[in-house]
Order: sequence, then structure tokens, then C-alpha cells
Amino acid sequence: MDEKYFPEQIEKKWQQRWAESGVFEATEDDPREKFYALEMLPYPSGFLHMGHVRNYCIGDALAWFKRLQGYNVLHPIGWDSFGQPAEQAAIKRRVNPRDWTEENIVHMRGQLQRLGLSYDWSREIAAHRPDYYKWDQWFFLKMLERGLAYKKVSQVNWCPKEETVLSNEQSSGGICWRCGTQVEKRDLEQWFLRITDYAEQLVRDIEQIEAGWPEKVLKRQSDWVGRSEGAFIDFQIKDTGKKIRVFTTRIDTIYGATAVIVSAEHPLLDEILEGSLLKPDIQAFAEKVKQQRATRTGEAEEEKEGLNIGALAINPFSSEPVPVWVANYVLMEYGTGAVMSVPAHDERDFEFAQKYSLPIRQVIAPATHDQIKGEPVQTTAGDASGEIRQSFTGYGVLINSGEWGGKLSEVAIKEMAEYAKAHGFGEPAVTYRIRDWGVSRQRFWGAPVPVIYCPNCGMVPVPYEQLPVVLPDTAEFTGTGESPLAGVPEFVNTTCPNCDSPARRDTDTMDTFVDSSWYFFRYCDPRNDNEAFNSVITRHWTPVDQYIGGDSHAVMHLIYTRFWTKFMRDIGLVDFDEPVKRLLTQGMVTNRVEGTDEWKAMSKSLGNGVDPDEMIAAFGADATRLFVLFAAPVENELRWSETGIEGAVRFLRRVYTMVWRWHERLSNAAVESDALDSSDGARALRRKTHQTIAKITSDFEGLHLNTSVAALMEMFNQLNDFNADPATASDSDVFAVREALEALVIMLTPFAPHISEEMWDGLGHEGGLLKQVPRWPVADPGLAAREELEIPIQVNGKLRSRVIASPGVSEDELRQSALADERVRALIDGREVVKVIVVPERLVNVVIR
RNA sequence: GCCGGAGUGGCGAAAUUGGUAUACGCACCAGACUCAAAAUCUGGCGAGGUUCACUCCUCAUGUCGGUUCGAGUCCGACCUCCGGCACCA
Repeated sequence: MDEKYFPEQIEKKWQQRWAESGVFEATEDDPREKFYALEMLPYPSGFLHMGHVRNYCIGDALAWFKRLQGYNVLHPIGWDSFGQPAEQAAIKRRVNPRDWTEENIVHMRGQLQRLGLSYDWSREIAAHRPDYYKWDQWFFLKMLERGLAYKKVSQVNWCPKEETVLSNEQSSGGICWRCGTQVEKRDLEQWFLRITDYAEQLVRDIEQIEAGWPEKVLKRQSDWVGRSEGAFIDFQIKDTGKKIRVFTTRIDTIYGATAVIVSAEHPLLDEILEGSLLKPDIQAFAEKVKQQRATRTGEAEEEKEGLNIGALAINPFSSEPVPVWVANYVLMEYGTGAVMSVPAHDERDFEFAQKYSLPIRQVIAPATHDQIKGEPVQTTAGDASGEIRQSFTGYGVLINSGEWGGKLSEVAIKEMAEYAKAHGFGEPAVTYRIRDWGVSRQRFWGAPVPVIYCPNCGMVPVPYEQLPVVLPDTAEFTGTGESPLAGVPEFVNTTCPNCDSPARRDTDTMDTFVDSSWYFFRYCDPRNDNEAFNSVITRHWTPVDQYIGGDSHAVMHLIYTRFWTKFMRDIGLVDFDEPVKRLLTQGMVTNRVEGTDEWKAMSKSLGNGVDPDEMIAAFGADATRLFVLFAAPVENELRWSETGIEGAVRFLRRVYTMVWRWHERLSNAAVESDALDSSDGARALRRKTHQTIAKITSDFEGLHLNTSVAALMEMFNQLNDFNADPATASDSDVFAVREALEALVIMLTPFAPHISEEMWDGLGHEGGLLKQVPRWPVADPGLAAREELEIPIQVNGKLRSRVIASPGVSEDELRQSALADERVRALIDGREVVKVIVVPERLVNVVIR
């Protein structure tokens, strides 16, 4: 240990030692309890940004904490290295995407190492390497085998800027998740994964993780799956023998249905129209709606438009014929693509009915408290003129509904669906909003879809033993819609595995979210050539104990990985339903945008980025890490400030200087036990030490890292105030200082590991902090307990005085000393004491009148 | 529009879940050291009033009301900001 704190020297030294000794490498054959700490793996864009730094500092602090507590910690890292930016670089700068990616990985790995993150580098993986994506292909074939992967022509989301297909999750809100461009619709033949088969489980199993995941993420997942209970009801089309099936959640309103409305893409449209005079008009209308849909701006809702197609549908409950319309606000993708229109009780139907003068018939009356108590039903939806001015969408009491009149909505919804089922014109039903996951990408830089097309045999899966289907070294990167792979004859041309005749490979690659759906299982067994991972080994580590990442993946990666895990369970690879026990979504790191008052996520295009390497060079990795964790609670936005980081440097230097002052005395003098004659100051210091140990240990459970750092600072301040002189201090004082300094150094380690190792060494310990674990201190409640209590005395709820009492003081004693207090007596003089509230060991409140 | 979350000093933020509001840090101010500056160390720092001073008083956690001996915390209404979803029948 040197007298002065030079971060770059210390950090280099310990990074080297860690690498040489392999202390962060985890093995399964370790009897200690395991802990899997995981951070979302980065895309190798070339440069680490502060958001990464924050993410990894949180995870690293937790990994260190658990290690020091004696856990066998798995803390791996890898690269989500397939994807668009590499291909964009290839298109724009004519570089090879593989070279570009590998170079970026080298640079970013260096950055991570300069931060001193405690990863097990022996387990590093990269999605673009054949030994990894071989298993993406294997999983794809497994899904194909089980009918979970299928191909169909459909309208897909298309980002015109990146010229690529996007999944529904990636185009949420109608904009591209990566570049924010307005998404268009295109008809393409695409591979899909049947995530909808798991919709029910994706909602149901939320129960298993709700204790450990942020509520807002679970809510977004549950909204995204969009489970909706209702009923299917068949409306016969008059004079045709055909029927239209509608989905409704409000079967109780069916007597108010004044039309049936189908989507422009509804298949029955063509059938019904056979021979109809209206056919050209309707086809033109349907075409127009399709256009609207394709170019939707995503912002405002379209004006509702529709057309009466001249057919009548029979309401199976009332036997009433109602007109069939086609309209732009009915979506083919949801439910059955057809709805019953109940203007009186649905806002959209109301708006539509107003515009086209469809009848509006009230069939639900609000059920108020009064009404339930027997007051007459108030039909508030209509005014004196009988005109209905807005729809009433709440539950209530059925009116104008034949034999169902008088029932409450809740009851009618159940009974009417059962009735429909019993009479063969419908049934209770559950629908979901989630759609199947479109995974085809007409891109080069991804895992090729392992499928061959043979003129004789049709579509043939690549046999497992022929995996991986390896990407060619390069291709023509035009940036247009077709996959570059289609232009590589050596890749495309192959022979059929069945009949050996010439055949062609599928030229699509898979969505990169396939790679990230299972990568953390691969970390458990990263070099396995025979399987994606060995189940027994992986079972040792998984599920993940704590996952940390940004909440931008709340419905993309996190829903895919839950789906993937359930699939892996179904093919016997894992034996649990949910991959992640606890999830933390950390806040963004923002910086002021030059010349404005706006704080935005750091980015190259806004020019408000901060280079982690510059921070490390200027302040050291330890100070950078400490500041990032101290500046705000982990889930809050973190507004970057350079003055703040100087405070972190200052703190580290002060601690370092303190250890330097004491290190000789502490590493030489063997002071074995606490002498009985300890000074007040020494006892107070020990109390603070043990209080701080308790505080930080429990703060770590909730990842309240900012308050942990504050507690360390407080403890240091008290140590500083204690102000003992190493040359002359008594044995008992030295004992208290040693205890405090050692606890301080150990508890500082998760935040600033390099300087902590250096100071631990300076305090006379050899072999590093992980030489002997558990090392994390344990609080002694006896030592942490206060010797005397300062009890605030309130009069009428206002703080007026304080008294000193000992722990365990009785309520009565406290009451007496409060009433005996001089200031309190002055205040109660001449007034009546109504009562005295005593909170044991906390507070006294004297109520006077 | 619907669904979430949040409003506490000049700033980032604390507050053991109803019990001393503003811990810790940043910024700022003053003092020490220095020829000087930086660094470092020491002290101060919600607002207003009062006192030579020690002190004490009043107000203050977005606004208004309520519950309670006591409210940043619970309840009701509202305002503002941020995020998500957006014709999902």
C-alpha cells in the first residue's frame, strides 16, 4: 500500500491478479449455496455507454456481496452479437459484419475489464458464433417438430428505414423499437413461433414471479397477452344458411345489438357477396380500409367508416334481424373479426351508430346503491326527450331484454353464455391479444433458418446432425428487402436430405431475440458440443436468482424468454416454469442535451454521451462505480453530473488516507480482544459499526445501494470524528478502529472493489478478500443497541422537549419524566392534561386542553 | 381517452412503513493552511421572525379537505409531470 491513492495503479494491479487467479470463475461442484446474478447481455455496438455501466455495476455489487457472504456465485457475460448495426455497417462501409462484430467485442471486453467487473470470463459466449447459433437452429427444429414453428403469408410489420420485418413486440405503438420509424404493413411469407399456445400460461404463471418482479413489468406483460373472457355467439345470416360468429365480453347487452359488423378482411365477406350487386362497392371499401391500415400513422384513431352490405343477421336471443355492415374499426386479428354492435353500451359502436343513424337501444340500466335497495330503476342514459347522448359502458341491470330483464350484468354474462352453449349457437370463450411471434428476417447477420426446399419432397427440416447451417463468410449487402443470403449460391444450393436431388435453403435468418431467449441457460454449460446445455448442470444454477436490465425489454425479451423456458420445460430440458426469480429494471442514465433543458438517454446522435473510459481515466473505475450507485436509487433515472463523481473520489481518498494512517499499527499490533475499559468514543464507534453492518446487509436485500453508500459515509464520518491517534491509542480504541475499518473495507468492496482489495491488503491480510469466505461482517445486536435513548416529548403533537432514558424504560417512567420536564410543565401550567400517549422507547405526546 | 408511477431544500435524495422531516452527497458560504491559487482540513447551510448570545416561536413534504394524540406516510377531491397502451369488441 502506498501513501497516496493512485487509482490507475491499484486498479490495474488488482484486475491482473483477479484474472491470473481466476477467483471469479464458478464451478458446479461447490458445496456452497449457489447464486445466479445476471445482467442483460450487451449488443456489441463498439462502445459501452453509461447505461451499460450502471446495469453492470448494480449486478457486480450484488455478485460481490453474495460472494463475500459465502455464496457460490455465477456471474457471466456474453454478447448479443447478431443484429442490425453490424449489417448496417456492412451496407454503408463495406466492412465484413463478422470482423466488425469481433473487433467491437474486443474493445468492449476491454472496457468491461477496465471497470473491474467480476465476470467469469471463461463462460463468455457470443450469439454470432456457430457453436452458439447451432442451438438456435436446434431449438427451431424442435419447435417445427412440435408444430410450434410454422410458415404463413401475412401482413407483417415493416420498418422502411431499416428495411426489415419486426415482430409485434418490436413494433409496439406502431414504431420501430430500434429507430423509432413509423412501421408499415406488408404481405410476406414468414416464419412464426406459436407463442399464443402459451398465452394462458404467460398470464397464469405471473403468480409465480409476482413477488420478485416489478409490478409495472408484470402489468405490461399481462396487458400485452391481453386475456379477455367473454363468449362466441353465432348470428345466422338470413336466407343463406351461413352464420357469422362474433366475440363479445358483454353478452348481457345482446338485446341492444342493432347491427353485426365485420372486418374488411373477413372471409365470409366474399361468400355472402356472391352474386350481390353491391360487390364492387364493398370490395373497393375493403381495399381502402386495407390501405388505411398499411399506412396508419399510429397517432390518432381513424375516423370510423362503414358500409351496409345488404345482408341481415338474426340475433339468436331476440330473433331480431339486424343489418350486417363492414367497418374499418373492426380488426380481423382480434376475436373472430366480427362484432355485434351495441351503440347504447359501447363507445365505438355509439360513435358509429351516430354517424350512420343506426338505432340506439338501451338494455342496461345503471345499478346504483339506491336501486339495489329497491328504489326504482333510473334510466339515466336518455334525457327527457328520450334521446341517448352517450353510451353507458358500465355493468348494471338488464332491461328491454326479454326473459333476462332484471338480472345484474355479472349474472347475465355467465348465464347467457351457458344458455347459448346449451342451444348450440355459441359458448363461453377466452381470447388473447398476443399474436404469434414473427421470427423471419430477410437479413444476413442472424442464425439461418435450418430448412431446405426440395422440388420433390417440399419443405424439409435440416437433419439435426447437419447443424449448424453455417452463415457464409460474406454476401452482397444491398440493404434492400431480400435476404442477402439469396445471392450466395454456395449457401442456397444444396441437396435434399431426403432424396438427394438439388434443393434450395431457406434464406431467412432468425430474429435476434431468439438468441437472447435462452442465453443464460447456455452460460451454465457454455462449451457443450452435444446439446444446448446439460440439464443437470444447468439445473444447479437456474432459475436466475436476480436479473438486472432496462425496462425497455418489459414486453420483448422478457416475454420471449418466459415463453422459451416453458417450451424447454415441455421438451424436458428444464423442470420449472419461470426462468427468473427476481427482476430489477434499472433506471436510465440521462444527460443534458447541449443547449437545452432536456435530459435524455445518452446517445451518439444527441451528442450527450459520456465515455466510460474517460471517466475511468479521470476518476478511476472505483469512483465511477461508486458514484453511479450512490447518485440515485437503482430504479430511478440517473442524471449525469461530473461534480457528483468528484465527491466519490473525495470519499475514497479519505477512506484510503485513514487506512494508510492506521495500517502500520493495525497490521503489526495484535490486539485480540475488546478491553473492558473501552472509552465512550470507542463504544459509540462499535455501536455505529454494528448498526451500519445491519443497515447495509438489509439494504442489499432490496438493492437499496444508494442508501448503503450513504451509510458507509456516515460510518466513516463517525470514525473520522473519533479521531484517535494510531501512535498513542489504547488497545481498546485500536480494537474498535480495526473492527470499524475492516467492516468498512469489506462493505465498500461491492462498490469499489480495487481500492478495497488494496486496503484489505494494507490492513495486513494476504491473499485477497475472497481468500476466505464468508467475509461479510455480521451485526451483533447487543453492540448495535443504544446505551441511552433521547426521547422526543411532544405537547399536542408538537416537539417541545427531549428527555434521556435508558433502553427498556417503562411506559410509566417515560410518562413521569415527560410530565416532570421543565418546559413541558411550563406549557401545561393552568391547562388540563387530557391524556399522555407513550410510544415505548420512541416518543411521548402530552395532550392538553 | 384508458392504465400505471411520481411530486420533499438551489440539486441528487433520506425518513426503521403512522411517531424528532430534510440522513448522505453535490453546490454554495465562512475559517484554517498558503505569498497566492488549487487541493486538503474545520465549521455553517429549508424559509421567516426573535434574542447581544444561549435560545425560542411560526411556517414548510404539489393544492384543498378528512381520519388520528400525532400524517411526507392513511382516506377523498383536484393540479402538475413522467411512463405504458391506444378502435382488443
